Amino acid sequence: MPRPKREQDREATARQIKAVARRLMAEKGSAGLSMRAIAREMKMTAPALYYYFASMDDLITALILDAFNALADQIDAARQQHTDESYTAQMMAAVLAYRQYALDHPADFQLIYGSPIPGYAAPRELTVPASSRTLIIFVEILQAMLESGELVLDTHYQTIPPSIATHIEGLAAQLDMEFSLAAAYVAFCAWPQIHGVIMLELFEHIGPVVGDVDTFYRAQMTHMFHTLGATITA
Amino acid sequence: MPRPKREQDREATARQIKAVARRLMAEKGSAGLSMRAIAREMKMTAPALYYYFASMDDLITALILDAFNALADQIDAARQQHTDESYTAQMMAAVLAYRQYALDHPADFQLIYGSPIPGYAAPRELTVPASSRTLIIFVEILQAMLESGELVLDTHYQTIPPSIATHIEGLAAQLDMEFSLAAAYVAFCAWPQIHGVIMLELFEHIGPVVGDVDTFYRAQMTHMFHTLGATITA
DNA sequence: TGTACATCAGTGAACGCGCGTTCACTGATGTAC
DNA sequence: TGTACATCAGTGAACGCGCGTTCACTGATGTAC
Repeated sequence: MPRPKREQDREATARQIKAVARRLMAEKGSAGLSMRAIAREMKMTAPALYYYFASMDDLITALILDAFNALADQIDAARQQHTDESYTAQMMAAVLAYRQYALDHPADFQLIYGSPIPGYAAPRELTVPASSRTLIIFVEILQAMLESGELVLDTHYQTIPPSIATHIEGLAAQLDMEFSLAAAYVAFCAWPQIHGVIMLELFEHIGPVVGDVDTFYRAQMTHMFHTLGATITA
Repeated sequence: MPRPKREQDREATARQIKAVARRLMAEKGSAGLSMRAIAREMKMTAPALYYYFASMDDLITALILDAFNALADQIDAARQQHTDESYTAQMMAAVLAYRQYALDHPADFQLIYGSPIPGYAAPRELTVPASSRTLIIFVEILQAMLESGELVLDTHYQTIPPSIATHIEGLAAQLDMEFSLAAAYVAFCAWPQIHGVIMLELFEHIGPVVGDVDTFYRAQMTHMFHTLGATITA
């Protein structure tokens, strides 16, 4: 049985509202978003939007969840494309996809990883699981690299500070997941290195300094794999 | 001859305006800043502020320049405190100071390194030199580490991608500075690693995941020094 | 030292704007019998 | 198949708010003679 037409329209309009919101964010920054501006752009009146989102905060929350999921989807898709290659290749693909998402959707990326929006507080019970997806993918790939022997951790990554180790174990228990301490720790060490370049690139701090950011990012990631202890064949 | 009293008052008030602005930013986010709110807080009328700053954009520019300089000052001061120790110790002190500034002045740090403020565009001829100061300090310390033999670059940091090398040489010529290509490149590779942890910490993405961010940052920086090729004695 | 005048720091009213949200309403769409 | 009714999607006016900036003004402070 096909879903009722009305319900489909409803969802289509909701999607369209979010799309317009994203476009406006891209143009005027995440903090420049407004219900009235969206309505204007959609040739509706502002109150009509309240039929789809109970408040501006609700709309922002929806945008944030979408962004986290789109990022994780894109990274996962990139990894899937390399399943017939080494795990290291998958990791590289994932890491490039992370940056590509940030470059393709700067507004969404800022929304989730940039300065928080002034009056808005995200409901953590929704955002935390969504945001974890990306990190979990990295942990999984690194775990596979470790198990396959593609990655033999450099000695100084082998001793994990105790306070951090216990915290990670707590996380694993809480998420009810099976991942090795080493894989998680090395993922958490890699993440800021990936993220740092991208943040500096997005806000135009690193571009003026290195020039060719594309090459720089690739080089930086290769350095990182080396320093973790991976054997890179490419 | 002492400067006229009026001029001193004038500067004191300007400083006070900036201080209030910083406090408000800390409370409501960089995008939540407003002339009227500052005036209210200072028990003045809003138009009075225009006697000190020609527009809101001018005020923001002043805040940005102050923040860049305060960050560089704090890093430089931290380094100076360790001039009787190794350059590696100076580098560690500098790197810890970078984070400490971000934690102590999150609003200022966001102002310079976070999402840009919607309607505002910084005058690059002012901000670029101010922002460069910090980076130059890192380059200088790393250069000293290289020259003293405290840092012997790991092989894969020794081949610099050509497009980046030429860009860095262009920078050196433009700034009329004498620094080695290797020192600059390794500084630019270190920067995102330093910066990444802090951004993730500031926006509360890494804390939930590693727990003890203090220890994590220290460990991460030690890892970084190791992987660059430094011999760490502490 | 006294006086006339210029500058300065600040006020209060006003302009025109955009904002999130509520409310009572209307016409179209879907549903039950 | 027709009709009565409920729900839905959207409108337009309004509320109360805060914003950056301008303008004409006032009283205090400093300066020149």
